[in-house]
Amino acid sequence: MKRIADSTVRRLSAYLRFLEDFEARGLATISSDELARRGGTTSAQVRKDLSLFGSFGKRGLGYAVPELAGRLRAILGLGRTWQVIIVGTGKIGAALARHRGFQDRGFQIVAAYDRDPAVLGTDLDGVTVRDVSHLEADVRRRPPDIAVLAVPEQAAQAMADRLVKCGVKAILNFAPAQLQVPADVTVKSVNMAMELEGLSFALTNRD
Amino acid sequence: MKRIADSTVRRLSAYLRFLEDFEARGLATISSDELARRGGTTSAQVRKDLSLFGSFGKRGLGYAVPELAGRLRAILGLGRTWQVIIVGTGKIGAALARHRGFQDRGFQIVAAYDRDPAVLGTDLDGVTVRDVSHLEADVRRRPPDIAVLAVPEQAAQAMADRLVKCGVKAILNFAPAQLQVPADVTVKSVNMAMELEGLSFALTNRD
DNA sequence: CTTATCTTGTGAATCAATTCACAAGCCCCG
DNA sequence: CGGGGCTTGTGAATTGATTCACAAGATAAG
Repeated sequence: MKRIADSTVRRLSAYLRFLEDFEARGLATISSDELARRGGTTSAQVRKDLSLFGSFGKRGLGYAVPELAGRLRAILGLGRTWQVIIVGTGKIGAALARHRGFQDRGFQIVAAYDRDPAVLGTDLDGVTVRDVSHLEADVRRRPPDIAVLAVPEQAAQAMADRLVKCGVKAILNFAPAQLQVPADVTVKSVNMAMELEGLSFALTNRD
Repeated sequence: MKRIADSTVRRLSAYLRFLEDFEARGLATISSDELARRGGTTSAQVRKDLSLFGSFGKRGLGYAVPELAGRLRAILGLGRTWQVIIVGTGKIGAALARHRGFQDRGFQIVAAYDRDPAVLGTDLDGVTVRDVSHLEADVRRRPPDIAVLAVPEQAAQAMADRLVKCGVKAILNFAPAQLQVPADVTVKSVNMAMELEGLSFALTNRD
């Protein structure tokens, strides 16, 4: 398949969210124009994005809401559940583990690890925090699809290396660090510090 | 000033982080090539990014680490402290309020709001959770620079409207929603759901 | 002082993403 | 069943970002 840009995938994800909203409100069809308005983009962009995967609309009418939602779920791989482990159960990691809404979209948290003896054994909504020394054995026995990395900055790269070494192919990184991983491993980073600095820049450099 | 792309600002933010690391290790100069390797980009990219703001390097030698770090701090607006309020003190909001590392980079949390009577009055590392009905009056009296929006998805747009109405010009949004705001308000979104779906897509569509 | 070696800063070229613009398809109404 | 009003899907054009490639400045050594 042709390489799909990251920005495209993000938009697809947004479209799906809007469609679910429209679906809940009982609308049967939607035009690229409405989808665009909701997503802060243009109708041409919406159509171009969708056309990368097929022709889902009806000319003169728009897109059937439930059908398009289904197509997008299939494209994004949301038709199944993904097993997720959380590494690092500090403030952020623990908040994530408890976060409803991952579960709801098919991301099932199956294990959580930390290094601090004080938190081992803590229950995070059904998942017990285990010592990170068990990580490799656990992962080899029941390989998770995705690892959420929520350890301190200084530990992030070393932990990423451990995850890669035992076969993890997808990492969601919350540490403000640029992780180096092999090409067959996908990393997405959520970097609050970077976003805040983006705001700081915008506030500083307004005309 | 010429419009600076979002992706550029993110890279500048990353470069600064690397420079701080190099500074701590006592290195005096650094080349665009090393900076690039660390940031997963190219040396031409690094030089292009920096050249948008001036000529900070020495040919044949590279960049003086402390000087460039200072320049980047100035460009990003990190030479001052920014007053931040947190709206919504659920799991994520509370974790953010307690998060060291914002404070450390000059983002000072001055207030936190919630709607749930059960959490009002709670202390989050020195900040007391107030009822969100006080928001407008508080903001008008002591306008914050940035508002962190960590309320549930359904409440996000309405709360963004309230923030905009009382003059907030920068919002860091944690709700998985595309906020509609006037052009003079800057919004950055941290969207974990979207990143997870990006991983799901990558895992689903590998060759 | 001259030469060899680096590394910057930047136009030009390339590559990628977005927008334009319009033929083609579909629905509805008379 | 034909015409008017919409909206898609998509090549072509445009805009934007990244990479190339090299002249020019800096240092160090002889």
